[in-house]
Amino acid sequence: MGLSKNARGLPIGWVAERTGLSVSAIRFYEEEGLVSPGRDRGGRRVFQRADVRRLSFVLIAQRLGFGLAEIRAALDALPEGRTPTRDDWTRLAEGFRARIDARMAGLAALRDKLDGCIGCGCLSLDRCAIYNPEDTAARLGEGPRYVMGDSPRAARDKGGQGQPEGEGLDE
Amino acid sequence: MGLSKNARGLPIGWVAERTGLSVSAIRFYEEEGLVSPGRDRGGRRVFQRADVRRLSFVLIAQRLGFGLAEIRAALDALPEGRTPTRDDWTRLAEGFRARIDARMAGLAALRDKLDGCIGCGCLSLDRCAIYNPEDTAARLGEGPRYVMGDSPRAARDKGGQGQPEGEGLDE
DNA sequence: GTCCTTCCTCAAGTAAGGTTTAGGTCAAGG
DNA sequence: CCTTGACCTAAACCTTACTTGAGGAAGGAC
Repeated sequence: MGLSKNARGLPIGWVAERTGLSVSAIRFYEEEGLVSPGRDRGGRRVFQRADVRRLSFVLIAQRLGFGLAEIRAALDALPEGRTPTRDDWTRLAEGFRARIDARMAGLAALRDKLDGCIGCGCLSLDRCAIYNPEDTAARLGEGPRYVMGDSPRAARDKGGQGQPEGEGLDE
Repeated sequence: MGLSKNARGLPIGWVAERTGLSVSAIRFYEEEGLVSPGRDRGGRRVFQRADVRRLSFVLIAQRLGFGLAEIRAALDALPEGRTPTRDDWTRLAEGFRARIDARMAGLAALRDKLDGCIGCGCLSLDRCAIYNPEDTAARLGEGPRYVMGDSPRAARDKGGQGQPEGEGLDE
């Protein structure tokens, strides 16, 4: 059976069990350029141990909250043609460490603001520190804002009479 | 023009400028049950100030990393038929505070493990603390795992000869 | 009466990250 | 020889959170 590690290479099913990835996910990752297994004469994918390590890295990085594009970029930084060394992985890990710190700082800032808001109950678009669009740093996702650099605040300032007057719960 | 707050209700365009949401997003949120504006005789949506506050809450909760389904659930907890009070919002905010704390704890755990891994370079599926599937608590997203409770470790244990022997970089 | 703006609905498109399905190939075992 | 199990491709489908486009109607301004 093709299930075992043979001669020079691992079949996709083995890699799938090994990594916990589904076979379809591994094929998808190949399409996305995250791994590049060889092929045998029958056209079947042949993986090396280095590929398994790349896939492990993908799983880990995903758990850290990174998208496939970012992960691919990180993997592309690995020297081509040679098996990545411990130092290569360590460099990647340090990069991720920095990103995690940034994420945590953003969350901490958000939490502190939320603490300020608890008991205030304002939820005012003018006054709420959480909503305040200035601190881009704390942004977690993209959200439904106008994408084309067309700030609603800017847009509002040109339209005349509508100028709203504060929106707290306290009114 | 329909741009201003009139008699008893705000038009969608005003709400859009006010909240920074796009008109299409607001209509989408209505479909999703996040707001339920009334209609005038012409069939146009008529929003109240309470709707604007609901939408503000949606924006804030999204920044905190919650999905629309979770946000709808939170909003559904608001008493029907009456304008939400400061206490209502405060309860919601406290719930979010707890979720943020959980997220931060997860990230902190992950960061500590990553620190342990920097310099080790193993990226071993057997040994890497980051990859270790036991600590479900730190999970950030869903990932490409087998969904049907079909653990790869469990599956591996039944298949005979393939039993892999450790996958570190150090081999 | 006609124009412009804002509004309406419904359908389809987008991006990410995969899964599912349909149809086909290859090597080993009985 | 024929079946079985693992593998292959291509394309369709899924979810979330929206946007975009087509085609149309209401209502104030001139």
